[in-house]
Order: sequence, then structure tokens, then C-alpha cells
Amino acid sequence: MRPTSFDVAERAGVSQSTVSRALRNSPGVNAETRARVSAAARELGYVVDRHASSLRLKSSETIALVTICRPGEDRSAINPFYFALLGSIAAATSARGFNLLVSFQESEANFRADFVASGLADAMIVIGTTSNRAAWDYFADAQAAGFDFTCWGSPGDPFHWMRSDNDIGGRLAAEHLVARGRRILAFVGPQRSPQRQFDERRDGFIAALEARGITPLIAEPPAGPDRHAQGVAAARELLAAHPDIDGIFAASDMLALGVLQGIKETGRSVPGDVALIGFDGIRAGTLADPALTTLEPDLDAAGEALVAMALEDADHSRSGTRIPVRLAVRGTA
Amino acid sequence: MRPTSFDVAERAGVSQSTVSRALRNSPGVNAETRARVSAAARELGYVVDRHASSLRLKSSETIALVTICRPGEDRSAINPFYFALLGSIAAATSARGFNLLVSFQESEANFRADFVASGLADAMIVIGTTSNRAAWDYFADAQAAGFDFTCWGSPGDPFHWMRSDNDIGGRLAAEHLVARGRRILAFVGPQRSPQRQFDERRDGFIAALEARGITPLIAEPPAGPDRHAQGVAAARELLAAHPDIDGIFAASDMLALGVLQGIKETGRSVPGDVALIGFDGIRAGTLADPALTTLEPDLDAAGEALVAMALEDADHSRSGTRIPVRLAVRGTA
DNA sequence: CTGAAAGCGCTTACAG
DNA sequence: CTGAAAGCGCTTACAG
Repeated sequence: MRPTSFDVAERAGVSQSTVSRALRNSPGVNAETRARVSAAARELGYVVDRHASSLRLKSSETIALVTICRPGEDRSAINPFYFALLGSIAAATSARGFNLLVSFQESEANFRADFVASGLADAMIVIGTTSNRAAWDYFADAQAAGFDFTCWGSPGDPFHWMRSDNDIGGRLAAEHLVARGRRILAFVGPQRSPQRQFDERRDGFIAALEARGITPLIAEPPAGPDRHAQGVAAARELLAAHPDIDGIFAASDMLALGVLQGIKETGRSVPGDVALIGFDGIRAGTLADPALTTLEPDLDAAGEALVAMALEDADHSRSGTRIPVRLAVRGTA
Repeated sequence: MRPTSFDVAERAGVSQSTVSRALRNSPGVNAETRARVSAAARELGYVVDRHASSLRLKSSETIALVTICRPGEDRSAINPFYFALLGSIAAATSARGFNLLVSFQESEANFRADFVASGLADAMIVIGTTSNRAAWDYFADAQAAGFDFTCWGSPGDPFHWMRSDNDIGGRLAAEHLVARGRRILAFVGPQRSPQRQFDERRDGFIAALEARGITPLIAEPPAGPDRHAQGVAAARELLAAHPDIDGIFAASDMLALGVLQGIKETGRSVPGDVALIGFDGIRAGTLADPALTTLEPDLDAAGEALVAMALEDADHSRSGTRIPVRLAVRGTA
């Protein structure tokens, strides 16, 4: 049986309350007593029971992170951007001494928003694909029912969200392509996606180009099993219809990686014939040939800001905050 | 204030014990009573407090997953194989109705093995890089001190582990390269790594080739910041010393992706001049140009087996189990 | 500085 | 089938 604080107390020759105080570093415990308690705890292999402790304290010091997946999606096929964001949220969580509970959700079978209500977590963060309509409907209902959380991206209202600075990202992409001498430009991205971030990227791109008298083509990728496949098909279609395109901005890196493959398949060179910029800064972009030029959100800042907003910001005054992005110039543009 | 089972009891006009029984679906509760309790709970937005429940039950229905990182490593740079494995462990965990607590650990500052001892989890799984010597020393000590867990990979003794069927993987790689007419073959992989899996892959590869009278070159990648960089450098060195090599088996996909880049940089074509096979089946391999041929462990099986071993197998009789791998033939071989 | 006691919100053996 | 009560292992107000 696991030892309790009573066992430690007996061994140290003090009361159980003193054990608790000593181990929590409460003020007003004799240094010698504290040392004796610590020694006894160590000898017995005692570890405080977190359930008892959390029950008393009414705080679990843990964050719940929900990642929304595409229905039927293999977990290993989740967009790597979300794994990277998960990693930075984990770092921010751990820096506070908090635990991280993760939950991948995709359908009615496993939708859950009660991590805070059950006391399991002190706050909840929701990230993942906005393409899962049922999931976001579920979370909208949950929020209306009083389950509170903070989102990355999200379809916008009624959620409390945080996003990349997509407008600036789109503008940076436009300016870079123009500076590289490109004039026949296209944006490739979903047009009727609930993911507002795609629209923001597109609109920043368009705005910066129009200021230079350029009107980009806007290409909606054909339906496909995933963003990469959509990108391949989009590049084929686009270059068939407009063979003289010399620069493309794709709404996300996975899409851009597909576009890259699609361009190469037409026999064109990148960036020689067509320059290409993505968005997200995923690791796989650095492995492409040539390496993908992209807009890279500051993920450390994103993780930290999401955790801070979830934990410390009950009125969500940070909602709508933007995470800075930088242009990572690599091989494709 | 969050409602408790006493609030529900009052509203439903029953005792608190009846609320608990009704909500846990205990046998011997009148159907009509159960319905009244459920309704009251719903109306109040009541959710069972997991800390109180776990404290009573002495079980938290959660798995703790520790991922060991390289010291100083950016969380977004973690080998995608481990993120994929995390995803499949999450799926297996969720299929049992369990929660998943994740912890990325890299140095003394955040090493922790007490998730089970504190009651936070019912079992612990450890995955991640074997290159972090300090971490594995820590977990070896923890195990000796009675903290129990199950590992993926691991440096071997004294851990309870589960791995890919690396021997078969190495043999499949050998047979495929030979079937493709390749005769001057090399294995690229760390030679003094605590990661026993690399040695197993190499030895299976060598054994299958020797049966055909071929002796492969064994190349240790030069030191580098990550596996990809090591792969690039290894390919350069290897092809400079042995320009006639026509087939390479790399110990992991990240290494293989580096090797791919290194080969191309020498002006050789893949698979025309040099065929290449990796190991792990990471998503980024499918995005390479050409797509990486690789040995793909059955990750769903791995996640399920790890969770089963951690949870149901106190004597670790499954330790040493092998996860099947299949050859995914894509573009590089 | 330390101890005895109450209480966090459940689950379940016991009694009816 | 249902209720009153004990107890899971802590933390901390209260008293000394």
C-alpha cells in the first residue's frame, strides 16, 4: 500500500498536519522538524496524493488541451502544425508546474468539454482543424452551457480565440513575391472554410498587392482527402488555366507542399518558374526540395499566450490577440 | 459554485447516495428514480468531481505519457515519429475511456516519474529519444525505486519495453534492395547509440545480405544537431569514399530524409543512381521528392499494446513484444 | 511552532 | 430499492 502522510508523521514523530505543512513549505515550520519530515518522506517513498490534495485545494494545477481532428482521421495524420502547437503549450504548461491533459476528439463518440467542470483541469484550451463542423457546433453549445475555454484559430464567434497575425503574414508574402520580381500571382486556399485565418491571410495578401496595382488570382483547391492532395490538384488546375503564373501564396504549409509537388509535376521549376510561399512554419517544409519559404508564427509565444489566457484571464480580455509571424525565407521564394 | 451530488439529491428528492448510484449506473436503482436523478443532474449542469471520485475509487482512469526530448530541443522539433506514437497512444487510451496526461521531459529541471505514485495516473508510458542519457539514467533509478512504467524502444535493460520488429524490418530492406538489382549497399545509422533499435535494424539488414553473399558498408553519421543534418553529412561522406554505392538503408526516416538530400546534392538521382529506404513511416517521408520508401511499424498496434501492457500487465509479461512492420514501397526504392 | 479536528465530494458496506 | 454513515488522504482554520 502507498504510504500516506500519517505514515510519514509516525516515522518522523510529528502530527500529520505538520507533515503536510512541512512538505508544502508552509511558513512557520521549524527547520529541524521540516528536515526530519522530509527525510521520513524520502525513506518511505512518500508522494502527496494529488486527488486528495486537489479535492481540498479545489485546484488541480492542470490544463486540458483538446485537439479537434477530422472525422476518421488517423491520429498520425493530424496536421503537424497542431502537434507543434501542442508541444509549445506543453512547454508553457510545464513552466508553470502544471500538468497537461490531452484529448483528441473527432465525433459525437468522444466529444467532451467537461474537464474543468469535473475538476480535472483548471482551464481548457481547444485547438485543431476548423473543418470539423460537428465538433465546433458541439463546443459552441458547450460554451453556451457555461463550459469555458480558450481557442486557437476557431471559426470566430462565439469563441474566445487567439490567432496568428494573418493579415501581416499575407502582406509579407505579397511584398516578398513582388520584391522577387513576380507579377502574376495567385492565392491558393479554401474560400468557404470556417477557418477565418485562411480568409485573413488572403485578404492581407490581396490588400498589399492592390496597393501595388496587382490583382491576384484566387484559387479554391478542389476537394481532396487532405490539404496536401488538395494542393497538388490546385496547382495542376491553376497552371493549366493560367500558364504564366510566376508566384503563389498558399494558405498553409501542407497545402503549399502539395502545390510544390503539383508545380514540379508540370515540369516547371521552383522558384525559377514559380515562386511559392506557405504559412505555418512546419518542420516538413524545411525538408522539402527546395525548402519551403513560409510565414512562421511564434509558437513559443502562442503556447504561452494561450495558457496565460486560459488560466489568468477569466474575462478573456486577451481574446482576439494576435501572435506575431515572421517570413522564413528558404528555397521556394 | 459548482453543484455537488447533494444539490442534485435535493432537487431530485432523493438521498445523496442514490444520486451517486444512479449516475454510476449501479444495479438496483429504480428506473424511474434514475431518470429523475439524471434530469436533476442535467438541469443543474452537474458533473461528478473526478478528484473526489478518484480518491474514493483509488483509480484515476488516466495514463501518464512521458516523452523524452533532447536537451534544449524546441518542442516543435521533436521527431514526428514520437508525435505519431503519442497520437496512437491517445487513441488507445481514449478507446478505454481513459484520460491521457502528457509530459515532455528533457533535463533535471523537469524529470518526473511520480505520476502513478501521486495517484494522478494508473500507469505510465515512456517514449522518446534514447539519446538523452541523463533522462534514461533518471528513469532507471526511478524504476529501481519502485516507480513502474512501460517504454517504447528504450536502452533495453532494466526497462520493460516494446519495440518494432526491427530485425524483420532490416531483412525486408535488404531483400527489397537486392530485388531492385542493387549490390553495393550501405547501412547508415548511429553505431554507439543506446537506442538498441538501430542495432537491430542494422543486424537484420546485414544478416539477410550475407545470406546472399553481400557485405554492406556500415556508416556512422558524423555528429550533427539533429538526425536530418547527420543524414546529409553521412551521405556526402559515404558517396565520396564509395562513389559506386547503389543502395542505402538508413536507420530512421529523419536520417533517410537527410541522406536523400545529401545524395541529390552530389548530383546523383534517387532511385536511379542510388536507392534509399528509411524506417518509421513518418508523414514527412510521403512529402519528400521522391517519396521515401520506408519500413512502417503498425502504430495503432503499438499504441494499443503499450496501453495494454501498462495497464493490464503488472508483471510485464508482454515486455519484449515486437510490433509488426511493413515495407511501404514509395519512390526512393 | 505544533496538534486535533473539520471538511473537500465522492462511493459503498451496512442496515432497513 | 433507498438512506445514514464511514472513510478515501489531504489542507488549513483554530486553539494552545
